[in-house]
Amino acid sequence: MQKDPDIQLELGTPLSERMRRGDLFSEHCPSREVLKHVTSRWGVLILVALLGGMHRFSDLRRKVSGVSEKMLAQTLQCLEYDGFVLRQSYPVVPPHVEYSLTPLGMEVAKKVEDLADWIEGNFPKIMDAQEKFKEINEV
Amino acid sequence: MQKDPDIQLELGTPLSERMRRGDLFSEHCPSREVLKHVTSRWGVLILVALLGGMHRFSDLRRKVSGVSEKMLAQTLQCLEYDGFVLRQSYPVVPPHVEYSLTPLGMEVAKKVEDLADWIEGNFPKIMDAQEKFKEINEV
DNA sequence: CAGGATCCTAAACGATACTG
DNA sequence: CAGTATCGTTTAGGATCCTG
Repeated sequence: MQKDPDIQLELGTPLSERMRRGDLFSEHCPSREVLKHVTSRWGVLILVALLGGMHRFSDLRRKVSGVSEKMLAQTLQCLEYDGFVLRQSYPVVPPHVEYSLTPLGMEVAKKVEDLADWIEGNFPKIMDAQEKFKEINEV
Repeated sequence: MQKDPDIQLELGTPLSERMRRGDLFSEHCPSREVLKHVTSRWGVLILVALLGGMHRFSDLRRKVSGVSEKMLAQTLQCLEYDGFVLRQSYPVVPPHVEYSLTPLGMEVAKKVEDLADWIEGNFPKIMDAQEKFKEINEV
């Protein structure tokens, strides 16, 4: 679902292989792809943003500061492809498209938010550790 | 703590700015860096692997299949820098180095594992969604 | 064994311009 | 407005060789 040559759906991979789940550690585990989408630089932010409810394209662009149009579109497509995001476009002019989380998307998004919150909440501790590390290794 | 020119510690960034947390959405939010380490391709796998207890370098290399020596070393250093991983080296020959999670690391690792487990557990649903998507958009 | 140094490729990413 | 297309840059990542 991606014209960009880099993103491959691994459609060529035989189903038997793609079904071989159960071990994230094994190379070519198909869940790794989904994990990649979800934990990607912008995937995380977009999922958390959408937990706040429906957003239009430009809303997201503004909320997730730093994201380019290209990456926003691309990440949204990955998340839609995985069934996490619902895209509703209204045939009006100028175009009007609404993005929201599917029930499935809500669940992952919450997990992701959980992680993000933990990091933000423990950031002082982390910074302390970083400072210690720098002292010891005199970086 | 990384000689690789790409990984910058942003030491030049004023502390006042680095302390401005509370909003992951804002560009240059310092937590984004930590999030990047944790959610990186190999960071996720390594953290989950270490939940299983102490590992030596080559143990990890074998367990996390597909990781190169370079990336394993680099990711471990990032995680150690953030205070998530403890590195203990014994001055023997041949070298003997043990990696384990710090208490702080245990906490993130659990969050990460939670997410990974969710994805593995819901992978059938996700694949269904993907198939539907392909039908509709005739990919 | 545990990596560091070096070199290189491929993929991710960003900026800009353009379109229905 | 919501993208796509194109292009150029940067970064991630891998392969190989080397060392204490």
